[in-house]
Amino acid sequence: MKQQLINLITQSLQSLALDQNDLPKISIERTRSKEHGDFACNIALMLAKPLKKNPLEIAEIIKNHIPANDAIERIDIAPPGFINFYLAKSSYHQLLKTILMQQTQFGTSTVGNNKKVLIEFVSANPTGPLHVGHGRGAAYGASLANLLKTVGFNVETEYYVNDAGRQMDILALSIWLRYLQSNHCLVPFPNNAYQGDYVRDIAHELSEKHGKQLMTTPDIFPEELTSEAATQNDPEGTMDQLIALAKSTLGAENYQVVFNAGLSNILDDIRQDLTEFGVDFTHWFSERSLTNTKLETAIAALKKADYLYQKEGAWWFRATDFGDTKNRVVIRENGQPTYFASDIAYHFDKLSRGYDQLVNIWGADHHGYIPRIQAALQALTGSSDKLNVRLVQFAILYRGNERLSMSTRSGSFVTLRQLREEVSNDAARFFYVMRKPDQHLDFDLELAKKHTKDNPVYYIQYAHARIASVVRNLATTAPNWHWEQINDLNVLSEEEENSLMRLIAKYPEHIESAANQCDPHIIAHYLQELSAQFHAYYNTHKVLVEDQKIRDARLLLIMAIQQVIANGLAILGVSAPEVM
RNA sequence: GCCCUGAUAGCUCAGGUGGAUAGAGCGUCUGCCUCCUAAGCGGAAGGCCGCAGGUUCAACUCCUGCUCAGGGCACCA
Repeated sequence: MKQQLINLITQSLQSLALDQNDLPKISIERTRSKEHGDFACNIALMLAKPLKKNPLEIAEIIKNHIPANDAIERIDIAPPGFINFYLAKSSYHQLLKTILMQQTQFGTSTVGNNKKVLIEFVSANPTGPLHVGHGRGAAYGASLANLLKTVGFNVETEYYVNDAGRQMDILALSIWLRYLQSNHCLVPFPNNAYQGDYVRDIAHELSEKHGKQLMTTPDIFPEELTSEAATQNDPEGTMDQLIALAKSTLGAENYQVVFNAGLSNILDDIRQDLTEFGVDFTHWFSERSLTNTKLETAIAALKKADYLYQKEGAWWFRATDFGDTKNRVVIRENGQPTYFASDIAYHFDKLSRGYDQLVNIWGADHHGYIPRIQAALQALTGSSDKLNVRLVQFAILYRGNERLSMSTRSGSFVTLRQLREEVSNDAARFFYVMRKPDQHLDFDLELAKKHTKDNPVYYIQYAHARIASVVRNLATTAPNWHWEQINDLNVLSEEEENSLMRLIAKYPEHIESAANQCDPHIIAHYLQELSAQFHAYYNTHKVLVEDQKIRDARLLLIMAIQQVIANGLAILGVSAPEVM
């Protein structure tokens, strides 16, 4: 429609005999208020200066030269010089039938051009269950994936499993210590080991499977590793020594037994949790699968292009060449690669898989890391727009006035599973994405559970269910009724009806801009507005009236609304119930 | 010190790549169920869009400076 209007104006502009250089870009916008028609054009305002004429006069000339068109009912000029277009009713009537015909396809487009996009998100360390902070990334990533698919991208999703680092060793140690404790070997449990009950569960399972195979005696733990003083003076150093002790006591094979028990147990739990939450991944990429070869290949690529140099025994990446604040170590003095190095290798691997665009969704606490990873990608690809990093701010959970804290190690966190069970998947998915991601989110558990209009999820779902109910009622009096038989929609003349048709006509535009900005919350807000208008309409005008013409036209309208709500909710990962 | 993100109604937040009179919800006050789901609707009150400049026909929106709030600045992962 916009393009059509632009064409009409372009034709009209020829009458002004303009110098090509004066010709600004023609932009057509939706009007904010219906008193200004459906679309507005500011071209006359832009031309006022070069033409040295009153914008109102210019607008008048343009208006008079616009060719007649069936889709346009009327054109108005408004001060200070806007040209307002009013669409013909018939184009809206046609839209209702289009929506019912296209069903779930309404709102989809091909602007993504089938480009391959990889969205990496959640990627939480497999050292414990997902907590509510991860939930926001999960909900946002899944909705963004749906959104980009809707506008025609070829989307894949990926979870990067950090199964190689020190945190995993701490987990293995924690499990082993719990195992020893449950087998009456009295060893102390450090404060900075993983405290959660799930560690005990995994240890218990280990006992059942492997009996006493992993046992030892308390006397192998030297005093300096177990005393209060030692753990307080250098807690992290003590942990490292305990890990070394575990490795040497258990031997490589048995250590792997403990390690793998932790990893597979927790990863299974995370997988199941996310699946139940409606969040699916195309790939689960293991950090350990980044072999030395892959790492060396990536490092070699950088070395070859002279982006690495040696200083103080370590290898440094020239990140400042690409706008980072300082250069970064990739290979330590001791020859070990840094985490940054394996991240480079990981992204090098992503690139080799042929994606047109990479999207990473990270917690806001990682933002300082962005310049260096962008720098690395720029060094590897020569382009700076291959990777798009979206930051997600923390979600702060409230129960009444109590602010709930989260910390995986202390074990006092609220898990995503607990949250889902308490407020339902639908409410959780909606609440997580109703705020834009770079805004702090206050997640109110009490509100999410309310079954009133205060709760936006139920408000929207209720609109959908109400429409479904009307359609069910119709079936009792007119079982053979079908929308395709309805052709006369001219009886839709109420103010609320016009307004609703205008609103659903905007749905595809909202989808497109939400996708452009990677902002699913736009859809959440749109659905709230649409639902509000529907509820108001429902209360003032009865649908199933005596007059069949009016009844049929109104049915078509509300069924179209129902379809739009269903489509929007699907993108957000929220169900659209028929009955509530 | 440097960097990022915010600052809009009493509260929580929307306000495409500048447009016409800045919008919702909650809360407050107050009406509506012999009628398709009251998990709903209507009405009222509530604003110097953090402050000060600048660009523009036009600034909540863009630029600069400042104030305040949260976060980040490792040869940790």
